Amino acid sequence: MTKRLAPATPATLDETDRALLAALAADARQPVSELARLVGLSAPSTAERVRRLEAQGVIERFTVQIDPRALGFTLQAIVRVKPLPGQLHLVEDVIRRIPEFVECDKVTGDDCFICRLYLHSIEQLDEILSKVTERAETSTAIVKSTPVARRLPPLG
Amino acid sequence: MTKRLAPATPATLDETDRALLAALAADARQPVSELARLVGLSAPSTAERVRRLEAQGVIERFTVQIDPRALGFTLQAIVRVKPLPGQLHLVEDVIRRIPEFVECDKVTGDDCFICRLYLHSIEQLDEILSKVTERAETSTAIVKSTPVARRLPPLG
DNA sequence: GATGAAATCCCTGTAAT
DNA sequence: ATTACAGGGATTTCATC
Repeated sequence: MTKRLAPATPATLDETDRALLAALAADARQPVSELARLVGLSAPSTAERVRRLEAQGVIERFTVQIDPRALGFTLQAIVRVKPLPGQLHLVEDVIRRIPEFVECDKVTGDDCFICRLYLHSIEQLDEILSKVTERAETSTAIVKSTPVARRLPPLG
Repeated sequence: MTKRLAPATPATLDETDRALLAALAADARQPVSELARLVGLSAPSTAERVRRLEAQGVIERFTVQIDPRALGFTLQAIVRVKPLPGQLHLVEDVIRRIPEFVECDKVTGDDCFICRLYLHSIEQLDEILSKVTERAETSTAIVKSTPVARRLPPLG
């Protein structure tokens, strides 16, 4: 499952924690010494804070953001998927197994799943969706631009 | 703008590059020495490859993945936004200015924007959407679970 | 032209204040 | 939380294939 337990009490962050998270969001591979300089603390204290944020579960992981276009994924689509009666679990499995689905949320409402697809071509869209359309109705939107790229929520 | 130019020729990755990206996706703060061990290369060669992937634009940035629940965002919503005539740019600005919108794509089709919201409560949903509903029709879906969390596309 | 090896330098983590 | 110190990692240079 993708669910992890949320802490009973949300973590309370001070100004330094917020600055630290922002710095890590901008460049997660910065040395602790540099992070320390940015937040105005000593290196050991800074390292300790990073560890604490990880232990608290605030930081899930440090990761890399890939540019899909640099890999030849010229197209991005957002697809709403409404499984036919009795096909819900199967549809979920199919989506999970197709790596071009880079993200999928199960949501309330008529459309059960909302997914993001990376594609090399418009032909590939058809090819991939055909594996889903036997078991679900789909509704596709092609991404034209991204006014807000994944960003941190307010940390207040 | 959020647009950056895609390279004319997509980068071609060998097996080592793919392993490297996967390792970085799993933990972007791993020392180069550890990455080198994982991909079976020397540390300098590994560091060089990481630099090349950045220069090629394959790696956009190293970043941190936050658990919104650990910060008290108990709710996640995906909202489709269809601006009223003449309100498109204003709606885009409003969305960009509200930090609880952590992601927003402009798409083809009837609904112009598809956005992701982090929320502390269901009341906050109303509060935030009210800033949009004067200028757009919205359609909200609450995230119940995430079968596929952001993952790398196929690197083949 | 790119990879591996060795030396220097810097960073990280520990312990003590 | 900082400082000092010891250990390990990173980067540069150089030699190699």
